[in-house]
Amino acid sequence: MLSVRSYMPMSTVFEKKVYAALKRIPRGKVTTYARLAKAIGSPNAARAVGNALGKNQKIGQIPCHRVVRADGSLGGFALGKAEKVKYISREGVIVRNGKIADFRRRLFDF
DNA sequence: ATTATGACCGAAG
DNA sequence: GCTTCGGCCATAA
Repeated sequence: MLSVRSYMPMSTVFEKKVYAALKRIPRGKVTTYARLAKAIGSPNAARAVGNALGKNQKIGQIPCHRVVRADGSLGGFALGKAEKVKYISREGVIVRNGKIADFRRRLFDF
């Protein structure tokens, strides 16, 4: 029998749920850590969602730049907020004074 | 099993 | 608008 003796980055079930939900968000739309948490059945795991996004992350494969804070401010990003703004702007979403413009209208309904 | 750590949130001052 | 605080939660050590 083969056994795994070396460590290799494995994504947890929770992380997979997060990514799966994330893939449903279309360009030009955004969601919040809390809303995403609810969408995957963990209504109070907003913080954990952020952690999940912060870990692994092969930018480009997963649109984690579409996840922002509940008040419309950007929230964190592995490569810095400046980069996050780039990715978001590229999709037509306007960021003004550190916040998503027309926030309500930009929110994706899971 | 216990502890520490965060890309969070809402309420309160 | 701001900051602080308490609460929440999945993970790693």
